[in-house]
Amino acid sequence: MTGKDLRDRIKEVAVEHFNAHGYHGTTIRNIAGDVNCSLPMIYYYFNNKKELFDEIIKKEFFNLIKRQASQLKSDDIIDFYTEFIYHLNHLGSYDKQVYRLGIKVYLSFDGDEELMNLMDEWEKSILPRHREILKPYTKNMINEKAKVRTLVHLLETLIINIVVKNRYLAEDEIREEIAIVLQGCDTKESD
Amino acid sequence: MTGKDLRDRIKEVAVEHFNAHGYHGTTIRNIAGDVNCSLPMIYYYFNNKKELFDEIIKKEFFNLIKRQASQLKSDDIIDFYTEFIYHLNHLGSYDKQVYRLGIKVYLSFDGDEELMNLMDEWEKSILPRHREILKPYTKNMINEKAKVRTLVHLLETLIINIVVKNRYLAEDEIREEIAIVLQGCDTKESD
DNA sequence: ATAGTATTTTAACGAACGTTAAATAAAGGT
DNA sequence: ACCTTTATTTAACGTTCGTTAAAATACTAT
Repeated sequence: MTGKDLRDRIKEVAVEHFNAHGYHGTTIRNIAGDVNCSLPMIYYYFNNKKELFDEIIKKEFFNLIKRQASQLKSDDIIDFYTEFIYHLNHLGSYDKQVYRLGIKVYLSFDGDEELMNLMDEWEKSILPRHREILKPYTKNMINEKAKVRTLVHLLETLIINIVVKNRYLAEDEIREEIAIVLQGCDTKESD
Repeated sequence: MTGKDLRDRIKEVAVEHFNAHGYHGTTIRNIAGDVNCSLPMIYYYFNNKKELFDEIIKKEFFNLIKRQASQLKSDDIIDFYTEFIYHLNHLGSYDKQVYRLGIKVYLSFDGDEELMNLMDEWEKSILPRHREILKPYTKNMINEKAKVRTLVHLLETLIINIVVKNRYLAEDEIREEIAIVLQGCDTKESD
């Protein structure tokens, strides 16, 4: 196992442990044990426990979010959001755990103030982004703002169900729920 | 401070600490420090750390849930759910933190397998209960199941926003979102 | 006053924690 | 072959953790 490989392997195992036992419940010794390396190797590649945790959130989680956001294309808005949620079912185990850990920090169930501030900033961008996406489909709607808000709220629960509670949500179920919230909108872009 | 008072005070402080730092991040010494009693007093009233945590979930959380569920009456279904969510804003600090801790366990972000099983059982009762509540209003609807599911999902996010993220949600905002999901239902019970 | 019970504290136990110093081994270029 | 840099380990440090034994104090009924 060459240098960078071991570094990645440590991060991989760390994600599992932070996920299963939280920041304080995770010990460097247990990580080293599962990686099958000696304890100070963790300190060879990471300055300390906190920086290992931080890197997972700052790099892995936010990369995952960006990757995921720039992936989809569909001109039917219900299809768009259905795929957006449905494909979470098939995320790899590592990505899913990184996502789960991010949500844990997002809900301020773990991590420190610095990470929380990052999450707050990110959260502020969510509603405007979806308003922009939905703009062509919500023309002339009186309750456009509430609709977008409700959709974002629904998406959040669906994400939590798949990623945090580790449930499988069928595509039709997802589509049904999104359609209920989006009913009254145009489904295809109008010009 | 008489006996039972101190016991309650310990539990109160414990709720704060478990909430702020999680199970593993909380230390008996810190709790005793904030309670202003000596460390072994915690062990005089509770067998150990785990039983202190367990009692908070098993007694305080589930009592709160029951109390909350048996409180509301309204013949307009949108009013009913709006009040149900809105009044969470005004929960006392202790109740809110107990609720938050319960959700943390519910999402398996804390606690052990035994508590998770309790939460799973409780979760299974949620959907049927709301189907029962909504029955008079969803007669003859083809997508009744999906509607109830969507509503429950929306409620979950609203609860998380108020209780976990500690946001204040205005009554109109809540009503708007519930109305969007429930549109198409009768709002008053039909006979 | 006294005996007995309930409450509270001081002091300490062993274990596990995050972290580091120092030594060793492996790899690569010259 | 030798030197330099990189990778890895052994062993230990000081601290904090959950927990308990034993002693001290306060309360209550006789």
